[in-house]
Amino acid sequence: MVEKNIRIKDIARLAGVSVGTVDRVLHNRGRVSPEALQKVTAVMEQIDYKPNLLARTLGSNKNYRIAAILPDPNQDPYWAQASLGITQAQLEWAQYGIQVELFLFDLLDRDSFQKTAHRVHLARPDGILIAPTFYHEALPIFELFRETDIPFVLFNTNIPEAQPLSFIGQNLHQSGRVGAELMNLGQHEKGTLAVLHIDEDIQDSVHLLEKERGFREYFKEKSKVAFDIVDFNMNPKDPSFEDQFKTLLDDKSLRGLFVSTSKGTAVAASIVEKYGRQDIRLVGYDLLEENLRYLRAGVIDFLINQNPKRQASLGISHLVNHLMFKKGTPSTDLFPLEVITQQNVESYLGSGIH
Amino acid sequence: MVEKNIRIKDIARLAGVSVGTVDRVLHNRGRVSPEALQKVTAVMEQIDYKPNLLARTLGSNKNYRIAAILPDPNQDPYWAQASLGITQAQLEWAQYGIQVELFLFDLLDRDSFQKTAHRVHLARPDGILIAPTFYHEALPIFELFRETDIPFVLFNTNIPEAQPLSFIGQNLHQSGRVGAELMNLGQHEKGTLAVLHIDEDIQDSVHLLEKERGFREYFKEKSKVAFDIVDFNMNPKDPSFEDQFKTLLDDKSLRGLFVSTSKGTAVAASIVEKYGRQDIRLVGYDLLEENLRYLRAGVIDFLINQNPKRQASLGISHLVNHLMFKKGTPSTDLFPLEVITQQNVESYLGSGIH
DNA sequence: TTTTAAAATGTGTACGCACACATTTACTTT
DNA sequence: AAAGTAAATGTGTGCGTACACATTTTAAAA
Repeated sequence: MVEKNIRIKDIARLAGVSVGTVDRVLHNRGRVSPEALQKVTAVMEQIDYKPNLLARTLGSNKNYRIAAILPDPNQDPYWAQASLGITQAQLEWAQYGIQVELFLFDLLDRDSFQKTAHRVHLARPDGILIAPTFYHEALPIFELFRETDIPFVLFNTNIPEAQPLSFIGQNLHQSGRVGAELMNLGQHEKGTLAVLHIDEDIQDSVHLLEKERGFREYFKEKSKVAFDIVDFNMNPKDPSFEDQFKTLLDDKSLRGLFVSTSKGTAVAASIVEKYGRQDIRLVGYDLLEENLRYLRAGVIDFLINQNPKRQASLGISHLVNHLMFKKGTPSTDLFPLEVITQQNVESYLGSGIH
Repeated sequence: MVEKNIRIKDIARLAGVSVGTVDRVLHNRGRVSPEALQKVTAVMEQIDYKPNLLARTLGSNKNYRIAAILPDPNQDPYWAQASLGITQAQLEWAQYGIQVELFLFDLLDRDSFQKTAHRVHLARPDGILIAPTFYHEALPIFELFRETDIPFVLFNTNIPEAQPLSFIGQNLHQSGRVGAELMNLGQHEKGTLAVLHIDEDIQDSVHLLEKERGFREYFKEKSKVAFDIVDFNMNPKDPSFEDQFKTLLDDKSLRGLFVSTSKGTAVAASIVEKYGRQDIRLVGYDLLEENLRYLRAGVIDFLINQNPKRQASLGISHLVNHLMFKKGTPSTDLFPLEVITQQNVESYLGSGIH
């Protein structure tokens, strides 16, 4: 009735060799005669052997250490969410003897990034999850990882030259297009659309440019309304910040604001609320507490969810799959571009899994 | 450095008893003296014992059989997707000795539902995943399952009285509200909105009513535009179906169509495309192949993703967690109400995981 | 006290695999 | 032909848990 799973022992019996030989064949450990190899391979072709991952893991009995490198969660709620994903992964894998250690660097400090990465490298973990926000500093780091054969997974920021085990994140260009689509929806009067760069640090620039490119491209291709799309660089620490913003909002032809960072979204929303121009469309990023409040209040119209928490926890899972279960991992895992509105936001918050 | 995980053996040593006794305490098997119980409990309070799930599962070495009861995939692409989720789960869990068997019933036949459920019950599986589309017929079935202590998980359709291990699905009322929001977005001229019931069978009615209620509620609460919301019941098998539909589309005041089933969405889209009224908003459900085509072509404006595939596969996972890993499962797992547009649709299709 | 039964506790094996190590085989070299 | 060496193959143990079963302890009955 219930057909038993095939074990190594069964293969050995069928092939007329010992389990040791089968093991060597399965793992290409060498030290197998051509004849034995042939016999085992023949059996393997006949039957569908699926190794028992539980037994495999239990048998090898290794304690893996995984290092996660990301910006300090205290500096930015976006990274705080990512850090929650790491915590979640820690709990999930602790009982399998997998240690996940967090290494933080200063979001604004290239040097700190570099130092942290080197520190991790010296600790020689079995796998690394890293958010390589500083492009130029990251390249030599990857070189190090590769030299010492430490598998690493990128998340949030893609650097194709890095040749990582896998990249987890979103298609930023397409993300910009989604932002544009949400901005364009139902707009019928021509006017100005502002793309805001709020409190952006150098390392965001690649991110931002990609999104912005997508945003503009969409309007070139799709929109029936002729919009002026203008860029604004603003720094909340600048004393004139609010005045600048107010001038922008006073423009009666302003139709919408697109902010491509999660933190920037919250800042923009606070000013828009303060000066009460709720008629203009505001499209931003991520389910930060603050953003949720503004979304519910109708200040923010749409959020695009980047899901840093799940990006982080899935990154660890990929490393575990690679190290422990010897499973293949997808080379890129692009997250869906989730559109969050007033009406569906609660459904996203309810479940921790999705 | 790497602190080793605590094993049963360690607890036994610390408590001064044997592993057998610890095992009996851990699993409340009885046959333990009050003193021994006390000693073990004392140790357990001190340390944080996390059983090794791998070893537990390997050790118990049980072959579980799980039955999945759902409508025939050939009758409806929605259920075809759900069935894909089952197939995926079959592959995922096969190597752990878990057998997932599919039991299909006729989507239109209450009797078939009942018979299939009874057949499953006679087979006495260790767990059951069921889409209880027929409310009245389902109640006595659940009674049977409970009597024989077979844990069961509901998906797609919720029946709170069933007291299942867990329910997986969406909040239909809120789903209707999301549909309404998408319908309302950027509409500025008053007119008619049609709620279409296409090819609906009796068992969809609860589903539909919930969504429709949410849909209407939203407009009552939120919309600034005064819409007439009208219901239409149509059957594609009816010879006059297309004429009826055409009459509807000829109404120049028609602003939008809301179709609450996945199959109905495809049918509606085909007619809308044929008669070329692409100016009206079309909001429907699910990423069926056909719907995707119409979405990309701009006939469908928004799809709400119910993700039947993931609902099904997660349902099996919950049962496995319960049976095999003795892990707790959430009593309800409400899926996010995913909004799919032309611009983000590809990002949803790319990854199989999400 | 001895017998008997029940309760409590301990021991051993299996789960399927990995891996170290022992043993056997095949082939050179002297 | 004997010895030596490397390659090939087999055996055994451990991973942490579950569970059956053997053994010991305790308490009651004869």
